[in-house]
Amino acid sequence: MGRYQAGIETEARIIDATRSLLAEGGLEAATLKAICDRAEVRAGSFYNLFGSKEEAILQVVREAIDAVDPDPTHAGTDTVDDLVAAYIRFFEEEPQLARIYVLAGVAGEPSDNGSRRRFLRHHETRVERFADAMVRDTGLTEQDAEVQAELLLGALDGLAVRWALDTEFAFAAYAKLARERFGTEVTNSA
Amino acid sequence: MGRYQAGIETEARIIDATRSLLAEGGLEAATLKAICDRAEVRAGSFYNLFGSKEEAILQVVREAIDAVDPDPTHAGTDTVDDLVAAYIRFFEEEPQLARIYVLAGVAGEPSDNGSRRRFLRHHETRVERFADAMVRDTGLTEQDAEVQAELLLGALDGLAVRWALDTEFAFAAYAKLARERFGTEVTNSA
DNA sequence: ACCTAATTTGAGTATACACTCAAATTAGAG
DNA sequence: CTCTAATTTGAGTGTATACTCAAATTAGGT
Repeated sequence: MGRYQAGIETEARIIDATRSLLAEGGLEAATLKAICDRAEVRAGSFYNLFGSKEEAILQVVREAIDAVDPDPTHAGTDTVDDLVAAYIRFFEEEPQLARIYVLAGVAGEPSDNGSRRRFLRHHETRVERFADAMVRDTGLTEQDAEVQAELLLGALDGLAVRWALDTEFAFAAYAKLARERFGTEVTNSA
Repeated sequence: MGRYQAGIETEARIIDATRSLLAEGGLEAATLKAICDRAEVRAGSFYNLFGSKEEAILQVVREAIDAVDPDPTHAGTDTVDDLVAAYIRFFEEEPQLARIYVLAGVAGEPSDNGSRRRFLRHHETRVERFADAMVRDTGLTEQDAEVQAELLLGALDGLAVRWALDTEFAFAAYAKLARERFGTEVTNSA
Protein backbone atom coordinates (compact mmCIF):
# COMPACT_ATOMS: atom_id res chain seq x y z
CA MET A 1 0.00 0.00 0.00
CA GLY A 2 1.50 3.26 -1.10
CA ARG A 3 0.90 6.71 0.27
CA TYR A 4 -2.39 8.55 0.26
CA GLN A 5 -3.01 11.69 -1.69
CA ALA A 6 -3.67 13.56 1.54
CA GLY A 7 -0.19 12.81 2.87
CA ILE A 8 1.48 13.95 -0.34
CA GLU A 9 -0.42 17.21 -0.30
CA THR A 10 0.38 17.80 3.36
CA GLU A 11 4.05 17.26 2.66
CA ALA A 12 3.90 19.82 -0.15
CA ARG A 13 2.14 22.30 2.14
CA ILE A 14 4.82 21.84 4.79
CA ILE A 15 7.63 22.35 2.29
CA ASP A 16 5.94 25.45 0.90
CA ALA A 17 5.46 26.86 4.38
CA THR A 18 9.08 26.16 5.24
CA ARG A 19 10.36 27.73 2.04
CA SER A 20 8.34 30.92 2.41
CA LEU A 21 9.25 31.30 6.08
CA LEU A 22 12.94 30.88 5.29
CA ALA A 23 12.75 33.38 2.45
CA GLU A 24 10.99 35.93 4.66
CA GLY A 25 12.92 35.70 7.88
CA GLY A 26 15.76 33.22 7.57
CA LEU A 27 16.43 30.30 9.86
CA GLU A 28 15.14 32.03 12.97
CA ALA A 29 11.70 32.52 11.48
CA ALA A 30 11.33 28.87 10.59
CA THR A 31 10.35 27.45 13.97
CA LEU A 32 8.35 24.27 14.10
CA LYS A 33 5.33 26.16 15.36
CA ALA A 34 5.54 28.72 12.56
CA ILE A 35 5.87 26.01 9.93
CA CYS A 36 2.93 24.02 11.31
CA ASP A 37 0.73 27.10 11.67
CA ARG A 38 1.37 28.19 8.10
CA ALA A 39 0.93 24.69 6.72
CA GLU A 40 -2.26 24.29 8.80
CA VAL A 41 -1.02 21.09 10.34
CA ARG A 42 -0.41 19.88 13.89
CA ALA A 43 3.09 18.95 15.04
CA GLY A 44 2.28 15.24 14.99
CA SER A 45 1.58 15.34 11.27
CA PHE A 46 4.87 17.07 10.65
CA TYR A 47 6.76 14.31 12.40
CA ASN A 48 4.75 11.70 10.56
CA LEU A 49 6.33 13.01 7.35
CA PHE A 50 9.73 14.36 8.42
CA GLY A 51 12.20 12.96 10.87
CA SER A 52 13.19 16.39 12.09
CA LYS A 53 12.83 20.07 11.34
CA GLU A 54 16.31 20.09 9.85
CA GLU A 55 15.23 17.50 7.31
CA ALA A 56 12.53 19.77 5.90
CA ILE A 57 14.88 22.73 5.75
CA LEU A 58 17.58 20.74 3.97
CA GLN A 59 15.04 19.58 1.43
CA VAL A 60 14.07 23.18 0.68
CA VAL A 61 17.71 24.20 0.25
CA ARG A 62 18.46 21.20 -1.95
CA GLU A 63 15.50 21.92 -4.21
CA ALA A 64 16.58 25.55 -4.59
CA ILE A 65 20.08 24.49 -5.58
CA ASP A 66 18.75 21.96 -8.07
CA ALA A 67 16.49 24.63 -9.55
CA VAL A 68 19.46 26.59 -10.89
CA ASP A 69 21.50 23.58 -12.00
CA PRO A 70 22.75 24.18 -15.57
CA ASP A 71 22.99 20.44 -16.20
CA PRO A 72 20.43 18.66 -14.03
CA THR A 73 20.86 15.31 -15.77
CA HIS A 74 24.64 15.37 -15.27
CA ALA A 75 25.27 14.82 -18.94
CA GLY A 76 28.61 16.57 -18.64
CA THR A 77 27.72 19.46 -20.93
CA ASP A 78 28.17 22.35 -18.49
CA THR A 79 31.07 24.79 -18.71
CA VAL A 80 32.85 26.49 -15.82
CA ASP A 81 31.08 29.70 -16.75
CA ASP A 82 27.72 27.92 -16.57
CA LEU A 83 28.54 26.61 -13.12
CA VAL A 84 29.70 29.99 -11.86
CA ALA A 85 26.60 31.62 -13.32
CA ALA A 86 24.42 29.07 -11.53
CA TYR A 87 26.19 29.83 -8.26
CA ILE A 88 25.57 33.54 -8.74
CA ARG A 89 21.94 32.98 -9.67
CA PHE A 90 21.33 30.94 -6.55
CA PHE A 91 22.63 33.76 -4.40
CA GLU A 92 20.70 36.45 -6.19
CA GLU A 93 17.41 34.57 -6.32
CA GLU A 94 17.42 32.97 -2.88
CA PRO A 95 19.52 35.15 -0.62
CA GLN A 96 18.14 33.68 2.61
CA LEU A 97 18.62 30.11 1.46
CA ALA A 98 22.11 31.00 0.32
CA ARG A 99 22.85 32.24 3.81
CA ILE A 100 21.63 28.98 5.32
CA TYR A 101 23.68 27.08 2.77
CA VAL A 102 26.87 28.84 3.87
CA LEU A 103 25.92 28.43 7.52
CA ALA A 104 25.49 24.70 7.13
CA GLY A 105 29.15 24.37 6.24
CA VAL A 106 30.39 26.21 9.29
CA ALA A 107 27.94 25.44 12.05
CA GLY A 108 27.80 22.26 14.04
CA GLU A 109 30.24 20.72 16.43
CA PRO A 110 33.47 19.08 15.30
CA SER A 111 32.18 15.76 16.59
CA ASP A 112 28.97 16.13 14.61
CA ASN A 113 28.97 13.48 11.92
CA GLY A 114 25.62 14.65 10.62
CA SER A 115 25.02 17.82 8.69
CA ARG A 116 28.69 18.71 8.23
CA ARG A 117 29.57 15.35 6.75
CA ARG A 118 26.65 15.65 4.38
CA PHE A 119 27.80 19.10 3.39
CA LEU A 120 31.34 17.87 2.81
CA ARG A 121 30.06 15.22 0.41
CA HIS A 122 28.08 17.89 -1.40
CA HIS A 123 31.19 20.03 -1.64
CA GLU A 124 33.24 17.18 -3.05
CA THR A 125 30.69 16.52 -5.78
CA ARG A 126 30.74 20.21 -6.59
CA VAL A 127 34.55 20.25 -6.85
CA GLU A 128 34.36 17.24 -9.17
CA ARG A 129 31.92 19.02 -11.44
CA PHE A 130 33.98 22.20 -11.59
CA ALA A 131 37.14 20.18 -12.22
CA ASP A 132 35.52 18.12 -14.97
CA ALA A 133 34.28 21.27 -16.67
CA MET A 134 37.77 22.75 -16.43
CA VAL A 135 39.30 19.69 -18.04
CA ARG A 136 36.75 19.95 -20.86
CA ASP A 137 37.16 23.74 -21.25
CA THR A 138 40.96 23.87 -21.09
CA GLY A 139 43.96 21.59 -21.35
CA LEU A 140 44.31 21.26 -17.58
CA THR A 141 45.19 17.87 -16.17
CA GLU A 142 42.70 16.29 -13.82
CA GLN A 143 44.97 16.97 -10.84
CA ASP A 144 45.58 20.62 -11.63
CA ALA A 145 41.91 21.08 -12.39
CA GLU A 146 40.97 19.79 -8.97
CA VAL A 147 43.29 22.23 -7.24
CA GLN A 148 41.96 25.07 -9.37
CA ALA A 149 38.40 23.98 -8.65
CA GLU A 150 39.02 24.05 -4.89
CA LEU A 151 40.50 27.52 -5.23
CA LEU A 152 37.68 28.86 -7.38
CA LEU A 153 34.99 27.39 -5.16
CA GLY A 154 36.82 28.63 -2.10
CA ALA A 155 36.86 32.11 -3.55
CA LEU A 156 33.18 31.93 -4.51
CA ASP A 157 32.18 30.70 -1.05
CA GLY A 158 34.27 33.39 0.60
CA LEU A 159 32.77 36.12 -1.53
CA ALA A 160 29.38 34.66 -0.69
CA VAL A 161 30.16 35.00 3.01
CA ARG A 162 31.25 38.54 2.31
CA TRP A 163 27.95 39.22 0.60
CA ALA A 164 26.01 37.61 3.46
CA LEU A 165 27.69 40.17 5.68
CA ASP A 166 26.44 43.05 3.60
CA THR A 167 24.15 42.58 0.63
CA GLU A 168 25.40 45.82 -0.93
CA PHE A 169 28.56 43.92 -1.89
CA ALA A 170 28.80 43.38 -5.66
CA PHE A 171 28.95 39.62 -5.36
CA ALA A 172 28.39 38.83 -9.04
CA ALA A 173 31.14 41.18 -10.24
CA TYR A 174 33.71 39.82 -7.79
CA ALA A 175 32.67 36.26 -8.56
CA LYS A 176 33.45 36.90 -12.22
CA LEU A 177 36.83 38.38 -11.36
CA ALA A 178 37.63 35.30 -9.29
CA ARG A 179 36.55 33.08 -12.14
CA GLU A 180 39.02 34.85 -14.48
CA ARG A 181 41.84 34.00 -12.12
CA PHE A 182 41.23 30.31 -11.61
CA GLY A 183 40.97 27.42 -13.99
CA THR A 184 41.75 29.32 -17.14
CA GLU A 185 45.43 28.68 -17.51
CA VAL A 186 47.92 26.04 -16.44
CA THR A 187 49.36 26.61 -12.98
CA ASN A 188 53.01 26.46 -12.08
CA SER A 189 52.22 24.63 -8.86
CA ALA A 190 52.54 20.96 -7.98
CA MET B 1 36.96 54.98 43.10
CA GLY B 2 38.34 52.48 40.69
CA ARG B 3 37.77 48.78 40.47
CA TYR B 4 38.77 46.31 43.14
CA GLN B 5 41.40 43.66 42.61
CA ALA B 6 38.78 40.97 43.21
CA GLY B 7 36.70 42.14 40.26
CA ILE B 8 39.69 42.23 37.93
CA GLU B 9 40.67 38.71 38.89
CA THR B 10 37.12 37.45 38.48
CA GLU B 11 36.98 38.95 35.01
CA ALA B 12 40.21 37.17 34.09
CA ARG B 13 38.84 33.89 35.45
CA ILE B 14 35.69 34.28 33.37
CA ILE B 15 37.66 35.03 30.21
CA ASP B 16 39.95 32.06 30.83
CA ALA B 17 36.98 29.78 31.41
CA THR B 18 35.30 31.04 28.25
CA ARG B 19 38.45 30.61 26.18
CA SER B 20 39.12 27.06 27.32
CA LEU B 21 35.51 26.01 26.88
CA LEU B 22 35.46 27.42 23.35
CA ALA B 23 38.72 25.69 22.50
CA GLU B 24 37.46 22.36 23.82
CA GLY B 25 33.94 22.23 22.49
CA GLY B 26 33.20 25.26 20.37
CA LEU B 27 30.28 27.62 20.79
CA GLU B 28 27.89 24.96 22.01
CA ALA B 29 30.07 24.09 24.96
CA ALA B 30 30.27 27.68 26.15
CA THR B 31 26.92 27.98 27.90
CA LEU B 32 26.54 30.53 30.65
CA LYS B 33 26.29 27.77 33.24
CA ALA B 34 29.47 26.07 31.98
CA ILE B 35 31.39 29.33 32.00
CA CYS B 36 30.23 30.23 35.52
CA ASP B 37 30.93 26.75 36.87
CA ARG B 38 34.46 26.71 35.49
CA ALA B 39 35.18 30.25 36.64
CA GLU B 40 33.68 29.42 40.06
CA VAL B 41 31.34 32.35 39.92
CA ARG B 42 27.58 32.76 40.12
CA ALA B 43 25.60 34.15 37.18
CA GLY B 44 25.07 37.45 38.92
CA SER B 45 28.80 38.11 39.06
CA PHE B 46 29.11 37.37 35.38
CA TYR B 47 26.51 40.00 34.54
CA ASN B 48 28.14 42.46 36.87
CA LEU B 49 31.18 42.34 34.59
CA PHE B 50 29.78 41.57 31.13
CA GLY B 51 26.68 42.86 29.47
CA SER B 52 25.99 39.54 27.81
CA LYS B 53 27.51 36.15 27.09
CA GLU B 54 28.26 37.26 23.55
CA GLU B 55 30.41 40.09 24.90
CA ALA B 56 32.74 37.69 26.70
CA ILE B 57 33.01 35.43 23.65
CA LEU B 58 33.80 38.34 21.35
CA GLN B 59 36.51 39.50 23.71
CA VAL B 60 38.13 36.06 23.59
CA VAL B 61 38.03 36.00 19.79
CA ARG B 62 39.40 39.53 19.52
CA GLU B 63 42.30 38.75 21.84
CA ALA B 64 43.19 35.65 19.81
CA ILE B 65 43.22 37.66 16.59
CA ASP B 66 45.35 40.37 18.14
CA ALA B 67 47.76 37.73 19.40
CA VAL B 68 48.87 36.84 15.85
CA ASP B 69 48.89 40.41 14.49
CA PRO B 70 52.16 41.00 12.62
CA ASP B 71 51.95 44.74 13.23
CA PRO B 72 50.02 45.34 16.46
CA THR B 73 50.90 49.03 16.62
CA HIS B 74 49.65 49.64 13.07
CA ALA B 75 52.91 51.24 12.06
CA GLY B 76 52.31 50.17 8.46
CA THR B 77 55.29 47.85 8.24
CA ASP B 78 53.49 44.61 7.44
CA THR B 79 53.61 42.96 4.01
CA VAL B 80 50.84 41.02 2.31
CA ASP B 81 52.76 37.84 3.07
CA ASP B 82 52.88 38.77 6.75
CA LEU B 83 49.14 39.31 6.81
CA VAL B 84 48.40 36.05 5.04
CA ALA B 85 50.77 34.22 7.38
CA ALA B 86 48.97 35.72 10.38
CA TYR B 87 45.64 34.57 8.98
CA ILE B 88 47.00 31.06 8.56
CA ARG B 89 48.50 31.04 12.05
CA PHE B 90 45.22 32.06 13.61
CA PHE B 91 43.48 29.13 11.96
CA GLU B 92 46.13 26.63 12.87
CA GLU B 93 46.51 27.75 16.47
CA GLU B 94 42.90 28.42 17.36
CA PRO B 95 40.75 26.23 15.15
CA GLN B 96 37.64 26.54 17.29
CA LEU B 97 37.91 30.30 17.58
CA ALA B 98 38.47 30.49 13.85
CA ARG B 99 35.25 28.60 13.33
CA ILE B 100 33.38 31.06 15.53
CA TYR B 101 35.02 33.92 13.69
CA VAL B 102 33.69 32.67 10.36
CA LEU B 103 30.30 31.93 11.90
CA ALA B 104 30.00 35.47 13.20
CA GLY B 105 30.03 36.75 9.66
CA VAL B 106 27.24 34.51 8.46
CA ALA B 107 24.93 34.04 11.41
CA GLY B 108 22.37 36.50 12.62
CA GLU B 109 19.28 37.89 11.01
CA PRO B 110 19.41 40.44 8.18
CA SER B 111 17.74 42.94 10.47
CA ASP B 112 20.36 42.41 13.16
CA ASN B 113 22.35 45.60 13.46
CA GLY B 114 24.55 44.12 16.16
CA SER B 115 27.19 41.49 15.64
CA ARG B 116 27.06 41.51 11.84
CA ARG B 117 27.59 45.26 11.62
CA ARG B 118 30.53 44.95 13.97
CA PHE B 119 31.95 42.16 11.86
CA LEU B 120 31.52 44.20 8.70
CA ARG B 121 33.54 47.04 10.21
CA HIS B 122 36.22 44.56 11.17
CA HIS B 123 36.27 43.23 7.63
CA GLU B 124 36.59 46.71 6.18
CA THR B 125 39.61 47.47 8.36
CA ARG B 126 41.12 44.20 7.27
CA VAL B 127 40.60 45.04 3.59
CA GLU B 128 42.23 48.42 4.17
CA ARG B 129 45.27 46.77 5.72
CA PHE B 130 45.66 44.24 2.94
CA ALA B 131 45.19 46.96 0.32
CA ASP B 132 47.74 49.27 1.97
CA ALA B 133 50.26 46.45 2.12
CA MET B 134 49.64 45.73 -1.56
CA VAL B 135 50.22 49.35 -2.49
CA ARG B 136 53.49 49.26 -0.54
CA ASP B 137 54.58 45.88 -1.95
CA THR B 138 53.66 46.51 -5.58
CA GLY B 139 52.81 49.34 -7.92
CA LEU B 140 49.08 48.79 -7.62
CA THR B 141 46.83 51.83 -7.41
CA GLU B 142 44.78 52.21 -4.25
CA GLN B 143 41.60 51.30 -6.15
CA ASP B 144 43.00 48.19 -7.78
CA ALA B 145 44.56 47.16 -4.51
CA GLU B 146 41.21 47.33 -2.75
CA VAL B 147 39.60 45.08 -5.34
CA GLN B 148 42.49 42.65 -5.09
CA ALA B 149 42.30 42.74 -1.30
CA GLU B 150 38.60 41.86 -1.36
CA LEU B 151 39.35 38.98 -3.70
CA LEU B 152 42.25 37.67 -1.66
CA LEU B 153 40.37 37.95 1.62
CA GLY B 154 37.32 36.39 0.01
CA ALA B 155 39.43 33.46 -1.12
CA LEU B 156 41.06 33.11 2.31
CA ASP B 157 37.71 33.20 4.08
CA GLY B 158 36.26 30.69 1.67
CA LEU B 159 39.18 28.32 2.10
CA ALA B 160 38.77 28.77 5.84
CA VAL B 161 35.14 27.69 5.56
CA ARG B 162 36.32 24.74 3.52
CA TRP B 163 38.77 23.85 6.24
CA ALA B 164 36.11 24.25 8.94
CA LEU B 165 34.17 21.62 7.02
CA ASP B 166 37.03 19.15 7.16
CA THR B 167 40.23 19.87 9.03
CA GLU B 168 42.15 17.46 6.79
CA PHE B 169 42.01 20.15 4.11
CA ALA B 170 45.45 21.65 3.45
CA PHE B 171 44.36 25.17 4.29
CA ALA B 172 47.82 26.72 4.48
CA ALA B 173 48.90 25.38 1.08
CA TYR B 174 45.76 26.59 -0.67
CA ALA B 175 45.96 29.92 1.10
CA LYS B 176 49.42 30.40 -0.35
CA LEU B 177 48.22 29.50 -3.84
CA ALA B 178 45.44 32.05 -3.52
CA ARG B 179 47.93 34.63 -2.35
CA GLU B 180 50.02 34.06 -5.49
CA ARG B 181 47.01 34.87 -7.61
CA PHE B 182 45.86 38.10 -6.05
CA GLY B 183 47.60 41.38 -5.44
CA THR B 184 50.85 40.53 -7.13
CA GLU B 185 50.31 42.00 -10.56
CA VAL B 186 48.23 44.73 -12.11
CA THR B 187 44.74 43.60 -13.12
CA ASN B 188 43.12 44.29 -16.44
CA SER B 189 39.80 45.06 -14.80
CA ALA B 190 38.19 48.37 -14.01
C1' DA C 1 -19.18 -2.27 2.28
C1' DC C 2 -15.01 -3.63 4.71
C1' DC C 3 -10.74 -3.67 6.45
C1' DT C 4 -6.18 -2.18 6.95
C1' DA C 5 -2.77 0.98 6.90
C1' DA C 6 -2.00 5.88 6.33
C1' DT C 7 -2.89 10.07 8.34
C1' DT C 8 -4.21 13.48 11.79
C1' DT C 9 -5.02 15.23 16.10
C1' DG C 10 -4.21 17.44 20.59
C1' DA C 11 -2.49 17.59 24.57
C1' DG C 12 1.23 17.10 26.30
C1' DT C 13 6.89 16.52 27.91
C1' DA C 14 11.20 17.81 28.88
C1' DT C 15 14.25 20.95 29.46
C1' DA C 16 17.79 24.15 28.30
C1' DC C 17 18.62 28.64 28.07
C1' DA C 18 20.15 33.57 28.91
C1' DC C 19 19.35 36.77 32.09
C1' DT C 20 17.54 39.56 36.66
C1' DC C 21 17.65 41.59 41.19
C1' DA C 22 17.26 42.54 46.05
C1' DA C 23 19.97 41.67 49.67
C1' DA C 24 24.36 40.30 51.89
C1' DT C 25 29.19 40.74 51.92
C1' DT C 26 33.67 42.68 51.24
C1' DA C 27 37.48 45.78 49.70
C1' DG C 28 40.00 49.58 50.41
C1' DA C 29 40.44 54.90 50.39
C1' DG C 30 40.61 58.49 53.87
C1' DC D 1 37.87 52.49 61.97
C1' DT D 2 34.37 53.92 59.02
C1' DC D 3 31.82 54.50 55.24
C1' DT D 4 30.82 53.94 50.52
C1' DA D 5 30.88 51.69 46.43
C1' DA D 6 32.29 47.43 44.32
C1' DT D 7 31.37 42.80 44.34
C1' DT D 8 29.02 38.45 45.15
C1' DT D 9 25.39 35.58 46.08
C1' DG D 10 21.39 32.56 45.31
C1' DA D 11 17.24 31.88 44.21
C1' DG D 12 14.67 32.77 40.94
C1' DT D 13 11.98 34.27 35.98
C1' DG D 14 10.30 33.71 31.75
C1' DT D 15 10.12 31.75 27.69
C1' DA D 16 10.88 29.33 23.56
C1' DT D 17 12.27 25.14 21.92
C1' DA D 18 11.96 20.60 19.27
C1' DC D 19 9.75 16.58 19.70
C1' DT D 20 6.36 12.35 21.39
C1' DC D 21 2.49 9.27 21.42
C1' DA D 22 -1.86 7.00 22.22
C1' DA D 23 -6.06 7.40 20.31
C1' DA D 24 -9.30 8.97 16.72
C1' DT D 25 -10.17 9.52 11.97
C1' DT D 26 -9.91 8.84 7.09
C1' DA D 27 -8.49 7.06 2.44
C1' DG D 28 -8.77 3.83 -0.82
C1' DG D 29 -7.67 -0.98 -2.60
C1' DT D 30 -10.46 -5.17 -3.11
